[in-house]
Amino acid sequence: MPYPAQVDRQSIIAEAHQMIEAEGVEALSLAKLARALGIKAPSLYGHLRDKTELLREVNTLTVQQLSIAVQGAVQAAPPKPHTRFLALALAYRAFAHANPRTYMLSTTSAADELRPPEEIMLGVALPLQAVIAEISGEANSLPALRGAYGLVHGFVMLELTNQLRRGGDLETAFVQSVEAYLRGWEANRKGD
Amino acid sequence: MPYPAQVDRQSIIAEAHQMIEAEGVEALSLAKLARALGIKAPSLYGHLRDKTELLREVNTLTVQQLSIAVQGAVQAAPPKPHTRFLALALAYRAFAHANPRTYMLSTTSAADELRPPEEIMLGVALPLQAVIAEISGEANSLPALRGAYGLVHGFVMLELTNQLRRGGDLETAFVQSVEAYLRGWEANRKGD
DNA sequence: ACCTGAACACCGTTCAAGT
DNA sequence: ACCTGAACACCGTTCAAGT
Repeated sequence: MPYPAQVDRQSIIAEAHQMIEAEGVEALSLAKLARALGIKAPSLYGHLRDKTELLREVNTLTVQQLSIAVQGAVQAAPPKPHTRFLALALAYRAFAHANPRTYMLSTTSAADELRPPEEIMLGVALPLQAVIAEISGEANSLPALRGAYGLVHGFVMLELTNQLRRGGDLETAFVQSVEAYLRGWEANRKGD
Repeated sequence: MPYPAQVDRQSIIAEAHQMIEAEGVEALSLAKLARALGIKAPSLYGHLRDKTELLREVNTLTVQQLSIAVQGAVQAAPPKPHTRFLALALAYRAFAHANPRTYMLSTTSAADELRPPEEIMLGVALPLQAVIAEISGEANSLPALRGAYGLVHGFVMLELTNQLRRGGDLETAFVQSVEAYLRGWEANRKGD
């Protein structure tokens, strides 16, 4: 007997993403997710292999949205490489602040099976690398990108985990630090 | 009737720390931990309030050890601020690589009740700030520390979560990036 | 004074049965 | 074709009972 589907894979993933952002991963059980979708927990297994696959898909969705945010900023960004990179970094930071729990989840999943596919992650990294190459020079673009990525991601993580509690404006500190980093690579370039 | 204690708080925490480093937090159950200690799960509740307190104590232990590693590097470090900071950053990175799972756990716990007490965390931050102040100038030492902390922590996190997979020597990229960052603050200092 | 067995509510997951 | 109830092994936690 044909039975009309009450949910589909996409809506399950979107609902899980939203619930995680609202209450944290620890609070997400499959029973709770199913209830929010109007079904029972075992029904989820018709759409997804297991909870690991669900979380991987949620992470993929998060990184896709981050990628869109960063690439959107590329359009509006000023032409000068230095200010251009800063604009991308600020867009990245703004996304992380707007989606703290799903951002953290997507980046701190050490297990390989929780990480989104490589191509999705390159959607974030490649726009950044294109700009940084103009600052560091092509030859240094990979290490320069890695440091920049580390700086931006690390600073944001410290903010999101509430580890910067000694006062002062954090956006200013972020901007100053990114600028210092870029200046450092620029200075190095003149040296060769 | 007096009953000789078979475990104490300290040994429980140390065993949990070791098991987490060996197999990850997800794999740590109280029953498993108790078994490794030769007791049963309910007995743990005589020594600890709950699993949250256990994990907070494990994180405290991790950060204490990190603090010792960083402060040990202060002793052996060269006097010149730039190379001195680099030595501390490399000691920090080496610790994280030697203790990847407990390091990640200690820094990514967003929930306040999982974070070690403030004083313990300052044991890591203050030695770094003392050195960075000589580079950025006292006035900028807090934002400069925050960026440096973000860069070091973020780079290491990207390594530990296996997100830097495009080849090339990661230690070299780390050193180059930290040096660029420091050069940037130095250049800025000359400007004022 | 410390440890344990039994019990509880919950978890992810499987599968035969329902529609 | 899709969903569900019942069941399983496991989880953190409580507590009365054991020594």
